[in-house]
Formats: sequence, structure tokens, C-alpha cells
Amino acid sequence: MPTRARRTQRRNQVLSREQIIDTAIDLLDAGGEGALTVRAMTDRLATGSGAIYYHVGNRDELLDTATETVITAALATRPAGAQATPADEVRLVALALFDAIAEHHWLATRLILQIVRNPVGPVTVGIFERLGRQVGALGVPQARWFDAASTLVHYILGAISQNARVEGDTSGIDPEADREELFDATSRAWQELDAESYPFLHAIVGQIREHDDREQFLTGIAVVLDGLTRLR
Amino acid sequence: MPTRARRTQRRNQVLSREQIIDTAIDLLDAGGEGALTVRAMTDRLATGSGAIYYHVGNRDELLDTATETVITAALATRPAGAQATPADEVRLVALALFDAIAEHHWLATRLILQIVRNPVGPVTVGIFERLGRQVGALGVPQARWFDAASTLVHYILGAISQNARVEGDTSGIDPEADREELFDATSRAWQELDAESYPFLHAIVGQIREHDDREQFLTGIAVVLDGLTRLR
DNA sequence: GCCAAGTTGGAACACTGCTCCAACTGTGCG
DNA sequence: CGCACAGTTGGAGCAGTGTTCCAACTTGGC
Repeated sequence: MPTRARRTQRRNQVLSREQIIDTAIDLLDAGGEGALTVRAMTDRLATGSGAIYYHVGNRDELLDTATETVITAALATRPAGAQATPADEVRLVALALFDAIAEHHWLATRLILQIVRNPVGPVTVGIFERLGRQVGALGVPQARWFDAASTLVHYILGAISQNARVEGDTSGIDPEADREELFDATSRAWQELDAESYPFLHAIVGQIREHDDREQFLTGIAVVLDGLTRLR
Repeated sequence: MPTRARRTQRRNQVLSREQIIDTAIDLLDAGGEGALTVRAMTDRLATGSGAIYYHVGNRDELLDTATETVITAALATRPAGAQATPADEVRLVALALFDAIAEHHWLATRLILQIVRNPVGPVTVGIFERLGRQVGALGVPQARWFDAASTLVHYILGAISQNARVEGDTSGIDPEADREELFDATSRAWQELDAESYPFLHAIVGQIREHDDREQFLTGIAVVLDGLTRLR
């Protein structure tokens, strides 16, 4: 009985954990969470599943690590200058997260999952610390710092998650056009609703076309910050 | 060649779409999103996969429908009385959603997915209309209604999603105890962080133990509402 | 009594995450 | 130099998944 046949050629460069995470992010960006399969990974990296599991342990762990990598990079923006207000710093962080999720749609679900399941991880810790530092400067009394920071985090993560375009769209050439199309379809659908039952949706059907996600997000932040300064 | 063997006994009651959705919700409540498998469904309903797919089409559609069912029920609470303020009505709806997600942890990820992917569905429409109606009464000028309603929805959904306890917990007898334990573990972990790098987390480490999710949520709502009344 | 439409159960399929292990590679030690 | 040994790799194989398909059954109307 012959031993196993000669192996196919072996890679000349070792597989690193970083390499794996990077290609995972690539796959996620290209096709959403469903596109991150072990098979796709082995194809891209020209290796076997064993090699991947040797470095990474788990699909879920891989997703968490990918999330960590992206968010850590987004938070690595330097703090605003010395003359910047706490509101400026909050906006800086918030927009960095907004942009990160715009580039990596799969973060919408994963980010919240990570915050909930792993309060000790760098994602939760990083976001909370960076944003929380500002609430004192906003005039929130120390006894309310946790409430204030939580409110800020809840709003920012909620808003950016709900603004993300998620899988299902046909990865069109121009994602902005898709977005406009979605607004059009939505406002048309809302207009066709019963006017008696849905007076509010009818009233704002025009605004949905005109609005800009990013500006609306900044308005929301201004609202929350304004409310926080009055927290006694 | 014999035709296929005699079939096993057939059910004496027809399978309904409602029945399917109800058991789906049961499975989801008991074991999270991972517990909703077609196999588990056929076991519980004592049927085959064909019967289920005849009624439901899709696992994803089943999840969406389950979400719809739960949220619609939560929104079916009657509006607050005539003398109630718009803030009262917002709190009523917000707490109904909060409680729904507390009973059905899997909603945390699914709810946001539904809002993003299906702006025309009853979930998005119902929540937006119900909350949106209040912003006018709060004094927000009509040109800003959409921004104001979006801010409210973003905060509320973000907060309740991030407050949900998700799968992974060992379905202990007392979920409240698990929650306390999580807070303890978190505050212990944060205390062990480098005090120089994480001054804020150190400062609030005591508050995390004392705080109550529901009260914190109401504080956040008060902050947002306060900010909205100042939106010009 | 009978046929058509509606409904069901389960075999089969393609695909998934993951485990396992023989085969290879590089390193350090005698 | 040789050689053992730990580190790393590729891929076969497994248990489990969602989904399709269709013969077999049930029901309702004429």
C-alpha cells in the first residue's frame, strides 16, 4: 500500500495571521459576510483549511479580528488640535466610524455584536474611552458620565449601523447611485401608503430625497451633544 | 421495481404559516439565531422540509417575518392617553421596543438589518410613523422633521440593540444575575487597564455596577428629546 | 365517484465550518 | 554535516446546513 502521493508544491513564503485577516477583510468588502467562507480563503491564499485554522481558530474569531483591525485603524486618527472643542473631537471620532462602516458594510451587524459580547475588547474599550473623555468637558457632572457616554455611543453606533448599505445590492459600479435609487423607491412606496394612517410619512416624503446621510448624522450628533450639555 | 414505500402517517391538521412562524420564534428565543434550522423546525412540527418551504420560501424570509410579527405586536400598544405629552408617547413606544428585544435577544441584529434592507416593510414604516408624529408636537420645524425622526429612531434602535444580551450566555436560570455578572466582569477588566491610557474608563468603573439599563435608556431618550426641542 | 388543485414528507444535492493527520520545512544541537 | 524535532501546511473527510424536487397523499367541487 503506497503512502500518500507526493504533495503539491509548497508555498515559498509562510502564511501569516496578518495576511489571513487582510484577505478576510477583502472578501468581506467585496461580497459581505456571506462571502467569507473558508473555501474562498483557501483559494485566495492558495493553501488548505488546516493552515488557516492553525493561525486563526475560528470563523467567528476571524470576523471579530477583522472588525477589530478596521475599527482600531479608524480610531487611530489623531485627536483634534489644542483649540478644538470637545464637540469637535466627538465629531472627528464619529465621522471616522461613519466612514469606516461606509467602506466596510459588513461592520453594521458585526460592530454591535462585538460591543455587546466583548466589552473588554479593544473595540468597545477604544470607542468608549475616546468618546467618554469628552463628556466631562461638555459640562456633564461626573456622576452622570457613564450615562452620558453610553448615550453618545448608543446614538453613534445606531446611526452608522442603520446608514450602512448591506448585502443584497448588486454591487453596482456607482454605490452612490444605488443609494439615490433606494431613496427614490422608498419615497415612492411611502407615498402610496394610506394617507390617513400614515400622515407623518406622507409629510416627509420629499425630505428623504433631498437629505444627505452624512449631514443628517451630524445633525443627530449636534442634537445629542446639545442635550448632554443640559444633563444635570 | 416497487414504487416508493408507504408513507409514514400524515398529520391530521394542516400546517399553517402562523404555526411555522410561532415555532420559529420559539426556537429563536430558546437558542438564538443559530438554533433556527430547518431540521429543528421539521422536528418540532413533525413534518418535512418541503412543507415548510411551501409556506415560507426562505430561511431569511422566515427570520424577517418573525421580526415583523414581534415588532408589530410590540407596536400594537395603544397610544398614551389624551393628556399625555409627546415625550410620554415616545417613551411608551421606546420601552415597548426595549422590552421586545429583552424577550427576544435575536432581534438585536435582525431589527437593524430589516430597517436597512426593507424601508418599505411594516417594521420600518410602523416605527418611523409612530415616533415621527411626535416631533412636530415637540416644536421641531417641519423642514427638519425627517432629520429629527431619524435621530430618534437611530438612538432608540441603537440603544436597545446594544443593550440586548446575545447568544453565548449559558441560558442561566436567572438572566438578571448573568447581567450583574457581566457588569462585574467588565468593571473588573476595565480597572485593570492602564490608568494613564484609560482615565475615563477608570473614572466610571463604579457606575457600571450601579446603573440600570432601563433607566439609562430613559436618560438617553430624555437627552435626545431635550436636544430635539432646541432644533431650529 | 372522480379529477384537479393544494399540500406534505423525505431523499438528494451542493455547500458550509471544522477536524485530523501525513507530509513537508526550518532550526539548533551534537 | 546529519539528524531529530517542533512548527507549519495541504487536503481528505465529516457532520451539519439551506434548498430543491417530486411522488404520494388529502381535500374540495362537480
